[in-house]
Amino acid sequence: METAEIARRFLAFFEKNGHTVVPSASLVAEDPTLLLVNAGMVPFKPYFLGQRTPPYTRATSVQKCVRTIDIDEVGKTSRHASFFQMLGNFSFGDYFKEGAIPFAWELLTSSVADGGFGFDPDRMWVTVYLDDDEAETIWREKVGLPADRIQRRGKADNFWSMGVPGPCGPCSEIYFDRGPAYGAEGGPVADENRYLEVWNLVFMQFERGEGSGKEDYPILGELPSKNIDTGMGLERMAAILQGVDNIYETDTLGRILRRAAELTGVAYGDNERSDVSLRVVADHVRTATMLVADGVKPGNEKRGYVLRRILRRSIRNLRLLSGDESFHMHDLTAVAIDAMGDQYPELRADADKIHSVIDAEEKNFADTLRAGTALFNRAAERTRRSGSTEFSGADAFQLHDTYGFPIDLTLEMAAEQGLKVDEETFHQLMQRQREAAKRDAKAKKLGNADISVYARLLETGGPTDFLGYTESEGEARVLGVIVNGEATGVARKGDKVELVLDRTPFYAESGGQLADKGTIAVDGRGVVDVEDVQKPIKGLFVHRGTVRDGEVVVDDTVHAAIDTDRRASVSRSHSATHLIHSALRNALGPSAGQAGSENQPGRLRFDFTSNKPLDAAEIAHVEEEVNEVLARNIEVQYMETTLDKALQMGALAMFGEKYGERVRVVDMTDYSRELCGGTHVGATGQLGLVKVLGESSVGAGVRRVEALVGLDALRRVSTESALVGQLSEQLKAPREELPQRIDAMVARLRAAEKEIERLRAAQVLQVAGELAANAREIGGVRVVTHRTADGTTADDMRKLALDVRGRLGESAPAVVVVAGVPADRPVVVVAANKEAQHSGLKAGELVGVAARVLGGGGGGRPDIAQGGGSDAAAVETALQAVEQRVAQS
RNA sequence: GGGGCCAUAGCUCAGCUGGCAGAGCGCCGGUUUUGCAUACCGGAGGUCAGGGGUUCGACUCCCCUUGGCUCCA
Repeated sequence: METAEIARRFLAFFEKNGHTVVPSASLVAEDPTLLLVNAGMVPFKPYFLGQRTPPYTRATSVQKCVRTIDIDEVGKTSRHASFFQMLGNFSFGDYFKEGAIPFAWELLTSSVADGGFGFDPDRMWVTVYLDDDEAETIWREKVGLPADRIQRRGKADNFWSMGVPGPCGPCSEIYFDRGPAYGAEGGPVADENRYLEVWNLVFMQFERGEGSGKEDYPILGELPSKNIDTGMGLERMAAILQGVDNIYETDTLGRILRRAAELTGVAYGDNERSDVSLRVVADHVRTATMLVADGVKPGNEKRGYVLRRILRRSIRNLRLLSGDESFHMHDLTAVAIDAMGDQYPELRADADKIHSVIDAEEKNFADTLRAGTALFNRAAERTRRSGSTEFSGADAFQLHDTYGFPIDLTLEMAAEQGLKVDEETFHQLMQRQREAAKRDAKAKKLGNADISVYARLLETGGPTDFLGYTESEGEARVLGVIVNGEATGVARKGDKVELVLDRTPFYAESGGQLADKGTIAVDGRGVVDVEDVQKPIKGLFVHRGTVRDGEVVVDDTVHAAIDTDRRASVSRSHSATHLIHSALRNALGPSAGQAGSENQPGRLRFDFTSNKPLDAAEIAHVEEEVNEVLARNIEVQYMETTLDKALQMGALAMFGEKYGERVRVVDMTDYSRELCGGTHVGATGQLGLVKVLGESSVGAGVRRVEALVGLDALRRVSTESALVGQLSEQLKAPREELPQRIDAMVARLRAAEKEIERLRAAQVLQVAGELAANAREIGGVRVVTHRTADGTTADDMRKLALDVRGRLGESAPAVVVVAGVPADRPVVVVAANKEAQHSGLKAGELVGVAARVLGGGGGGRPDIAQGGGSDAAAVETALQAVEQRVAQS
């Protein structure tokens, strides 16, 4: 049975039994305590925790999950995968054990023809928690399972909690006996490899208290409303139903694995090591594809880093397999998209974007490896030169930590060169880094933002009603007053406060549009200046500001009014953003998708995906097209509809963005149509003018254009126009000829500078012959001292000294001292020939003698040295000092 | 969130404890006339990311800014 069919049957079975089918949530969890969704129940957590009321009492889903804790186990065992899908059915205060157990049994054991999975009842085993007699009774009496196939297990295996105070309870797990070939008799307690866990039923029965660890907490009592949460691993089920030994050989992962084998020329089953690599590649390519599809981009932190690690591990394993450095990710990603596309059609729709992200990372990693290889070779050479055969752990760590060069590659390359690696030191350094990061995270107490105070407000007061599409002010009731993260109920003059209202004209920052500013006033009692508005959780508007006067208390009736000038200006920016988006797509094709934006008053930023920079002509074209649309004065229309309908109408949605069921479409007739919750102008003519400032890079594959809108655009244009006018006047050239004129000037200037340089050098060197001819003899050393004309540069002095030294030859020791004052400080240069150096006259030392006289210091090599000081009057004395020094030797 | 590193010619990078800014490839010119990057000779090309500081002197040391790479959480 194919994976997609298993999922379909599961959902159909529970739908038939009164469950609402809930589509898989994005892997990017809404829950700020989680990086990625790692279990089937995550999207339902607020319901289980009582933070929100579920819109249904029975639900079922197939949830995408990513788990990276045992990423190192992937490929080595038959079950670990970084990406998997959880089938589950959920009950919120509806049925409990007496419902969940028979449902599971029926679906597993009813025949394939009847829509079930067709398991042989005689090969099924279950476990229940130590004292859960209730569950055992249901299994025996309602299901009819023999008592000898029901086993009891302790808290570690069969008791569930979320690790925090809240619901907890016993579990019952269902196992399938794969037969004697897979291990010992005796049920799951004896051998979990032979008896494979297929389904875990969690009974949320009790409330637990504060406590550390998995088993160390008190049970406070029974929950008033009991819930069911079950989980069946789709991949594992597929392996069983497809009669294969491990999940990598199922229909979906198997396709990627076979293609990887083909591409690298390695046969699966050849040897354990390459098999592990092939399984890692299959797993990781799929995980990466799913993550990218949900909008994750490779990066250096958080989810981006998880993705980067997964991608780099697969690329690394591909290189191990093929033994060369060819690129295979594109091909494999295509297979993954195809293999998963039946279940997740959006993969096919977004294939281009997924490819471009993964291909870019593959190239990026190839660069990292190339640079790292060069660094490794240098370090290895250093090691060998020092006579050691051990590559230091510090070097290995630096390669890894600073340059991203994988340790396994270091080990391998070191072995090739006959070097050992000090792995112990390496691991110590890794450990130290981990501890430092943890210590820091703890000290900052960050990472897990506390949103419970907002969740409670949303729970009691419901979502905020947004009036701002039509109103700029209105009456509202205060539902929450938060100071310093706590619901205090009151805020007084000077307090930084967060206010939650039942309805508001304030737009909260989202979709790139900045929040409104304005005031919230309590009649005759107080005023709050609103500086920012955010939605910390979906649907809840939080107004942040300062109490300017008086006080504000929960339940107050207030008058909320936004700064309408600011709003109008931000709206103009937002409308302009849509126009620029359309113009870019017209110019570059549909691959120029939006990757982020920011709409400030009078100014906007638009990020889009593109592999190459826009040239000046393309920018000009986009700008012109946008301004033409302004002149057409297109009316902006809005409609509210379902997500599906909007997409059918061709509205642009943002890649990787999450949308609710009801969406708002902003429409500028034939020119632009986008899903957007932001505010806009009434007609495009109100924008006045859009001036693109330029284009730049944000990161790999993402470009940014920035533009000014309205009066800000006009001001920019007019100041630049004035600037050009001024230049034209200064250069006495018509505007159009300015670039050529400047080019010509720069070229002439350069030529002139070179000519001056040449002439000056010639002039300086003119005296060289004469100086050499007049060299004096001091104690067997030929000595030339010379003071250059003021203004002679240090560089020219050096040239002169070297020239004169050359003319003096090597027949006898020779020392040349040149000093002068290039600007306001004296400089001295000393050159000594080989003979002089042999007899102990080193330029570096001689220059020191002169420089000290000048009130400074100096140094250099034995053959040529340079120094200087601050006393310009002492130049002659300095020259004499060197002569004396020579005479003494 | 906490670290490490990098920015030098069109590209890839060297440049040691401060003292002459370099190589390979590419480009231009010449000779050679070609077995898969033909060889040889010559040449052009630089605000050493930007700003400040220390110093007689900074590509080099220190600080700041900008951009990039990378590890850990």
